[in-house]
Amino acid sequence: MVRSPCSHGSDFKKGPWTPEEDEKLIDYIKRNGHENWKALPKLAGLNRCGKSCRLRWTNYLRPDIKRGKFSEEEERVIVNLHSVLGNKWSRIANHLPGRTDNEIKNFWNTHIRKKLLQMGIDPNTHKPRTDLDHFLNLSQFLGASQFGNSADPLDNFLQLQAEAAQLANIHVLRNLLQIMNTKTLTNLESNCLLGSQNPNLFEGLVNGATISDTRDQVNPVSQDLLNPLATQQAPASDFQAISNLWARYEGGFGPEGLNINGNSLSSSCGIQTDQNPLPALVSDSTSPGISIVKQTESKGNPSNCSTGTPTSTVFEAWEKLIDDDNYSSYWKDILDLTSSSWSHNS
DNA sequence: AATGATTTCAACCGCGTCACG
DNA sequence: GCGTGACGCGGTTGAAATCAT
Repeated sequence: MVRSPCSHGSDFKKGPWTPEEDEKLIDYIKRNGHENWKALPKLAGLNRCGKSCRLRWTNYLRPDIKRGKFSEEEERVIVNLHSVLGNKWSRIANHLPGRTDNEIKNFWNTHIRKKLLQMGIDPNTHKPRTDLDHFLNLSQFLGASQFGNSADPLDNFLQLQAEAAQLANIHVLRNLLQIMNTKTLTNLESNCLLGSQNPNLFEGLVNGATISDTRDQVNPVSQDLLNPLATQQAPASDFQAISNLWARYEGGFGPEGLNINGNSLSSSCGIQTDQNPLPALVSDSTSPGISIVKQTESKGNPSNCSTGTPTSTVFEAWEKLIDDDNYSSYWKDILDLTSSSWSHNS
């Protein structure tokens, strides 16, 4: 393929733009628009290639660009769209007015990615991490926070072991819930896009038949999701679908809670059924979910995240789950559900 | 205050896609 | 159907800013 002169050694200037160059570009585009990027630099009196001009305009000079920090709402949208679309930055940017794909990509790589990694979630797959580094981090955290309270080294060791086991359990449970969260979202969004009239959004989750990952195992539904034009459905925007989905999702599981094999998980776990029992990926004061930050902070003192919103319920429920004498049965329920879901889709 | 390490983000590079002749 | 050129996208780079010592 023939490359544009921009990519191959040329006399065009590279590097940061000067205010004078910006002014020339803005002035030209205001007067003439930008129908032909290749011809534009010469006409505007710039010693830049068209590609460089286009980039500068779309990523920096465009008047409708929103500057400044990303809001929590924007962050939430990015995380959820990324879980569905992957690294399709331009498509994600379409749903965030004033934000460029480049800006979102940078924000993802510098902030969200790290946040998810710290949480134990693989930012590429939105699944729990299984790499050694993550477990080393976890053990370091445990060692730093709990070890060395007793004069007896054996006590310390046993204490550490017990607490490590308990925290690891919480961690695994959280990740399991996260998988269900992500996969259910994906599936539900598919339903939204396809105009499903399924009255029970969680039916698929319960019977294990619809849990799928759009990027691991692309089924016909997710193909439609990724390429709405391929379907006969009226085009629906990703954002609209996500928003609808989120709204329904945030609304909770309904009075019956989440049923597993006929047993209500939410009631057996002590989770109030009018609240969303799954944690949100990002902090959101209006959401009944729990933020990453809040989860981290609440490790030591769960009550810290109680601010009049129902957010504390999630962690309290987890604690009850772990503390309960019968919690092994809950684990069985959860693991049964999860394993059946995986096997159904593998 | 100086210096090195780390983080951020604007800009670049290379590839894929599409339109057009 | 093929070649060409332009545009757009995603990955990467590196200078500047910020932080830690």
